[in-house]
Amino acid sequence: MQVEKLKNVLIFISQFVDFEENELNEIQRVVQFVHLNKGEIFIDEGVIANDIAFTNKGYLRVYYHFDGEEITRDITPLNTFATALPSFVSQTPSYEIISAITDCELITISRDHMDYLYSKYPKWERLGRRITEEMFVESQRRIYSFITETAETRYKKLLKQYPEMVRDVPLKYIADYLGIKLQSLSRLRKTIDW
Amino acid sequence: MQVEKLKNVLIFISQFVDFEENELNEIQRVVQFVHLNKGEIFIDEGVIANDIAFTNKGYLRVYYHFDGEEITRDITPLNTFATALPSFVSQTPSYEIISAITDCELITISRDHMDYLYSKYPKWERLGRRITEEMFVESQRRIYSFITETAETRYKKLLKQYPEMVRDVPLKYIADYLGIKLQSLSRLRKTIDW
DNA sequence: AGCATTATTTAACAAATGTTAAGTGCTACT
DNA sequence: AGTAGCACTTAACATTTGTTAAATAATGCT
Repeated sequence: MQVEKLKNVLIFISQFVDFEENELNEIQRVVQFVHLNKGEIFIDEGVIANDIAFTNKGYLRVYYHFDGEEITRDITPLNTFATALPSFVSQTPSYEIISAITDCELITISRDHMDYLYSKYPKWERLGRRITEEMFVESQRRIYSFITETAETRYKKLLKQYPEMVRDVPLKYIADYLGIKLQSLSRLRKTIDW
Repeated sequence: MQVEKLKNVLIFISQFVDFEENELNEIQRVVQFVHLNKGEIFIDEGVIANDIAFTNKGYLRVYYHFDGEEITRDITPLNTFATALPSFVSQTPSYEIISAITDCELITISRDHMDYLYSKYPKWERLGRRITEEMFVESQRRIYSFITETAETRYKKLLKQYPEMVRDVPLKYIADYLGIKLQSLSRLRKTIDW
């Protein structure tokens, strides 16, 4: 049906595995196109994460409640997969919340469909493993950055890697992502104008 | 052969998938038992990571060179899998180094054997995916801790979760793991005696 | 346009962590 | 036993980040 809309996700997937025509058709049958308005929630606290999303457009944030405040742990770049993984894999209520920072277009697959694809296509299992590996490696990179870099360096690198993200996402979320307070980020921004 | 030595890894694996007798036999055929003395290197900088290790005994650390210094990103608890994943998955020279903090007994599997098992047993692929998922979730937990917790809280939690690790591993590595300097950890330890 | 809400900045002071430079104590080796 | 090298601590001072409390700027709504 809406093959054009699947372009990005297919490009992404093809980094990891090559699917046959019929396998691609099967993927098209199970995906859903979801539009979220800014502020809408994709996965809510206390709910079992039933879908995994590919961000075709817009930014999601992953956060949870801590001391009565919202702490943003992650902002998903364009063209990546996102879900509340602890909930999704163990099918327990999610403590993480995922919501739309900007208007979003998502391509989602349900857990049931994932399981079906996992069982039917070893390749799909491989895809899941490869994507998770990449997410893990990226996550390790971030841990390195917390250990070795100052907040300023982390900010500069984020700015360099995802300039549009920094432009489109409120600074309070960026600050959380960097592990500092909004005011500290603001102060730090003053000293680096380019 | 040395079934007893495989006990822990088999227990670990059985959390994720159930293997048949013949599949378990196959695993036994491909694993190697490796002993590392304190300080010995498992995966060196510039070398392509060819093995993945399960830590049957002892602690490994994952570190890399940064500004001429060694920065420890990870200390592997007992009974977990470890490798220089970026190198292992992409078969490129590793910037990460893995070495033995204490004398270690490892159970290793080569990349070739992994690929063989991945191709032959969809279950193995699933195991790989499930383990990677868990590693990713754990990694995300750590990012949360960098964002929301003070170094003191991180230290207390580590102490609670892995008391033997904190006892057996030099504080300089613990400090790195926590993302602070050795001296800061030392100062912080003074204020919390229990 | 006017108003409310949210986003961002600013500043003064406090707290946490880093830096530098010592020190002490422990361990291993010969 | 002596010594070299770690492991860990201590302390003074520097830097970074947090906290609190404002002010200003931008945005969206009616």
